[in-house]
Amino acid sequence: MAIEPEHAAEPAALAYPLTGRLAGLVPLLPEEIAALASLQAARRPVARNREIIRAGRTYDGVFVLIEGAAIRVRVLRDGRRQVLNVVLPGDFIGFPACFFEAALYSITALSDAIVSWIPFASLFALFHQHPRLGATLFCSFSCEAAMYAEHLIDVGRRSARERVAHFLLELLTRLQAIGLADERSYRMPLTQELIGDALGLSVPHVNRTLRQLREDDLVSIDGQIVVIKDIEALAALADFEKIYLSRFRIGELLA
Amino acid sequence: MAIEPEHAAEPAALAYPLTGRLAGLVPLLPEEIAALASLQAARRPVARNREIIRAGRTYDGVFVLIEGAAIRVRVLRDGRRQVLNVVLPGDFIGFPACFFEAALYSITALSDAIVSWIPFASLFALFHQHPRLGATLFCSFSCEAAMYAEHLIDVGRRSARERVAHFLLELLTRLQAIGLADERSYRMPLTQELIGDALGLSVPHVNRTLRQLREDDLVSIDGQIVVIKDIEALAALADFEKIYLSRFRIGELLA
DNA sequence: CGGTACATTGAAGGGGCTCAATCCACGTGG
DNA sequence: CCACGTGGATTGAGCCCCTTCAATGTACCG
Repeated sequence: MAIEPEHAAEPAALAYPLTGRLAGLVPLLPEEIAALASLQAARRPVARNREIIRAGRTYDGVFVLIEGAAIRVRVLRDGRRQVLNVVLPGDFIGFPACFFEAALYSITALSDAIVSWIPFASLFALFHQHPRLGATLFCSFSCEAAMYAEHLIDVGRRSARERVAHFLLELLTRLQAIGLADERSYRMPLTQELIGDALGLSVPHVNRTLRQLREDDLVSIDGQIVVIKDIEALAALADFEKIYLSRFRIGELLA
Repeated sequence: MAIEPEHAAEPAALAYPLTGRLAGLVPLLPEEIAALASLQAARRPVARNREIIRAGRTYDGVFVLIEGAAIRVRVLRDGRRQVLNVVLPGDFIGFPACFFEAALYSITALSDAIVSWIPFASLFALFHQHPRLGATLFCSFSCEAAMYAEHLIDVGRRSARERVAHFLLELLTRLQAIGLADERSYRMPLTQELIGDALGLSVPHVNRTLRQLREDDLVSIDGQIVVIKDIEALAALADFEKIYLSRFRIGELLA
């Protein structure tokens, strides 16, 4: 996913997406910013469709996604696939993989991407030397857990329309938070097949559902560009509450 | 859920389930054990069906479940319910709730239970004074994230039979790890209605599916007592790999 | 002994799947 | 420059898994 000019954020956040992410939660001290910047220093490109983490292998550290997009995937024996979540710039890659003898899931780049490698020892040192950052990272993981939970509600208890609507809105909100979406539109990093694998739907049904949303004038889709035409209505349909993606109080807890 | 004599573990693990949990991951130092014990000191009973965490409220700390069982639940506006996970002794209650202005989900006790309260400040201090414990807690959260992921696969891509089979095996494995299940049997803490809400199935279908598994001689169910009669076959059916509940290498990483 | 909570079973209907064909944009090589 | 291959989107027909609705059974409890 190339970054479109109209979707670009301030350069600083793009250069160090993890720093930008955490700075949105707590005011950071200069030395904390420096420590985070050095964590994101060692960079490596990953080509589209390549695995960043391969299920079954052992890892002694984690990655931070700097640029691009990726998905965490589990493939069952008979070929059924489940997309567990979508990884965007500033997200960690490799939790919980690094704690297991064998990584449980693969992480695949959806586009040409850039990651930075963080050995576990560095991360542990960061927690030791900058406990506030450790707590803030913890908070940011909690947000990830909340996304899993919301995803579970999607797949467990919502209709296809509601699932797709919720998915589109979650992506909008997350991309906005990192400056990769404007008020109502963004580039969809997943194909319909992957959307289906994320939401537990078949490709034809994802397609039909998207068409319905288009016919109801709730969204418009042209190629990869998604425009949410009626955010209120779509949010009502999906029972979407963006609080699980914001409204943190880690700053208050650390004060 | 009363603890049956034949299901009881060593007293120490039952008295301080969190300590037992972490000691299973890393050898603990005496001062670390003491720190954990003091965390689990302030106890409070919770009656069956009472909420331990109420969605919408604000919390300045977390709980550890000492005894009993609980579920994390989200109720949609129209009454549909999703059970997000099952909380067993030694598990934290209140992540990620304490990081949000308003708790996202309710936690309800399934049986008379005992919890211990940990103010966020104490937890933060623990991370600061015992970084190894912090890392180990982190590892234990990663296991929780893996359970969410596996739950997502259940609901997204597995048939009713596979879901129920997987659910039964996960519960067996988790209860064994804390000494509340023997080789092949345990007390089911959930009603069929709640199993349905966990797996995205209707009550009648949960019932029929359980009957099928019984007819195929894979399990036997008498009241709340579940006996897995053929673990191999059930695991094959469910594509169940218990590695996501064990096989941690945090000890190695901290060495 | 009536009430409540939970398990069980049946009948009918629907939401989403499977299978299959078609279309379209794009890149690549002859 | 066009033929061809490929990845992805789109649409239709038939069917099945699971839901909904409803009734019944059963254990426990005040």
